[in-house]
Formats: sequence, C-alpha cells, structure tokens
Amino acid sequence: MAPLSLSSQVKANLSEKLRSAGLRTTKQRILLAHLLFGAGNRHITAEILFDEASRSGLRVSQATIYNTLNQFHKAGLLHEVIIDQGRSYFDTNLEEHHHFYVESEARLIDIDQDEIVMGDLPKPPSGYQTDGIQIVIRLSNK
Amino acid sequence: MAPLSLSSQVKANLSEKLRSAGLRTTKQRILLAHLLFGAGNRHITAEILFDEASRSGLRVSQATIYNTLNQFHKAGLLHEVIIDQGRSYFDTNLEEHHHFYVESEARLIDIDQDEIVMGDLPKPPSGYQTDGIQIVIRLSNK
DNA sequence: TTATTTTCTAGAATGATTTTAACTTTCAAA
DNA sequence: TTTGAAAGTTAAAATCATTCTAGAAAATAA
Repeated sequence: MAPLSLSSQVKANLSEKLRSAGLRTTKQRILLAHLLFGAGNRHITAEILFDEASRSGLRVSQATIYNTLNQFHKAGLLHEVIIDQGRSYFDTNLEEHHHFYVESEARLIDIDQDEIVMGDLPKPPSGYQTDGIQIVIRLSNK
Repeated sequence: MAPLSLSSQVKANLSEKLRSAGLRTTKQRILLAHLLFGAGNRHITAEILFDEASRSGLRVSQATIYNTLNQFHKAGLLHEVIIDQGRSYFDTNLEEHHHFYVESEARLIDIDQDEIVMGDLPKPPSGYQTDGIQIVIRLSNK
C-alpha cells in the first residue's frame, strides 16, 4: 500500500498534541498518533497498532510500537486497560468509564460512566491513595 | 527443609475436597491444596505457590504448579483475578468480592461485597451474557 | 494383578514485552 | 545555518510468564 500521507493541517494538530504532552515529534509518533486518535475512541493492542501501521505504509519496528504506547500512556494520552493475561489494551477514551470484555472475541466494549450507578467506594487503607477504579464485566456468547 | 507431612485427617479432608470437585488425588495436589486452602483466604501466583511448595520440601515442577492452578480454577476451587499484565493471581475466596491492588507491592487486598454499593449494572448487549464482574481499585503509596 | 487413563516432569516452545547497542533524528544554542 | 548533546528508532537478542511435548510414574478400573 502507498504510504499514508497526512495533510499538513493534520500533522500540525498532532504535533501540537504531542508537544503539549511533553513529547518530541517524530515521523513515527505522528503516524501512530494519527492511527490512534484520528478516528474516535479505540481499544488498541500493540499487535493491532503494528498491523495498522504496516498496512498504512510506514515501516515501524515493534519496539517503537511498544515504546510509543508506553510513552503516550505515561504522558496521559492513553489509558491502559488490563483485562487479559499477557496482553495490554490501550484506550483512547480518557473519560472515566468501564468495560464489557468479550473473551471469545478479545474485544472491549465501553460502558458509559452514567450506566453504572455506584454508591460510596471503600476508603483505601491508611498510607495509600486511590489511583483509579476499573470495572470489567466479562461476557460470553449466550 | 524437611518435607511437610500432613496428618491423615488433613489429607482425608483435602482428598474429599478434590474428589468432590472431580479431581483425582495425587501427592502433589494434596500438598498444593494444603498450601492454598489450609490458611484462610489467599491471593496466590504460580511463582508464590512454587516457592512455598519448594520450601515445604516437596519437589514439584513448574508445569505441575500451572496445571494444578488451572485445574483447580476450572473445577471451581479457585477464582482467577487478572489485574497485572502477564501474571495471574488466584484467589481462594470464592465469595463475590472485589479488590484493592497495590501496584508497588504487587499485592491484592480484599474488599468485602457489602463495602461496595452498586446500583443496576448495565445489561450486556444482545447475544451475550454476563460471566462475572470484577472491580479493581488501584492504590499507590501516599 | 493388569490394563487404561491420567498425572507429573524436564526441557523445549511460545508469545508478549523489554533490553541492547548501534545508528539516526530532533532541537536548542552558538 | 551548523553543531552537538539528548532523545528516538531499529533489528536482534533477552526476558518472563506460561504452555506444550513426550516419556516416565502413579492412579483407577477391570
């Protein structure tokens, strides 16, 4: 496939996004950011992103995929969802929300925050602070 | 360390537990069941169980540790908790309950069911059924 | 006891992720 | 601009948890 070429407008927007997250702009990061953030909320694994990058015509190494996902995560651009033993999902939706997980399809489905009504959460033990809450509802085929 | 020897009473109880779960009784399974179920609720990884078994004097292969944890899980004697990328925890507490997870210590802490007040859960999409719900509250040191 | 099935084991294989070390790019300062 | 230090990228090797393999040992059934 011919290399995906991004308009300079799109590139400028993505560059700005990376810079304001404290990240340098590189060709690889711009392309990967475009794949990640260019089309609504996504749940993405390293493997999926690697395949999409390959198909889009930019040759990116696996190491760069992993580095980039981790950096974007640390910079607050992605949420990590741990739901499957041995494979990380990264969620572009940064709003607090939760997930259905369809094990048979290795697929995540968002649950809007307002679809789960929760009362008080338990206080963390002393000396600890809450870092995040994750609710996963596992689904199987009926 | 001298091999841990279990009283025949204890062995009989564990044998019964395995048999009624549909599992054959073997020396390894009895010892591992004792480590798992002999001392209140526990959150255990393959590595922890392997170390405890080694220290207790029975030489058990890693493969047996993994096989046994998976079999006990399939037989309903253990709950699997996926909370950490690339490592499974098995929980001997079969009651519905949830967890704090202290990342810096790789340690789980139970949250009693009645400490979390939840309203209605969202209905699964059509064609799917709910298999289980897991709530994890990640903690960091204050 | 004997036969059949299951379990156990060491070691190889797998699969996701991280590390290494050399090379390239970015960016700030001259 | 040039330049040089710091950061990023890469292929390949290493790591780590877990699973698989194939043969030996133990458990149950006949």
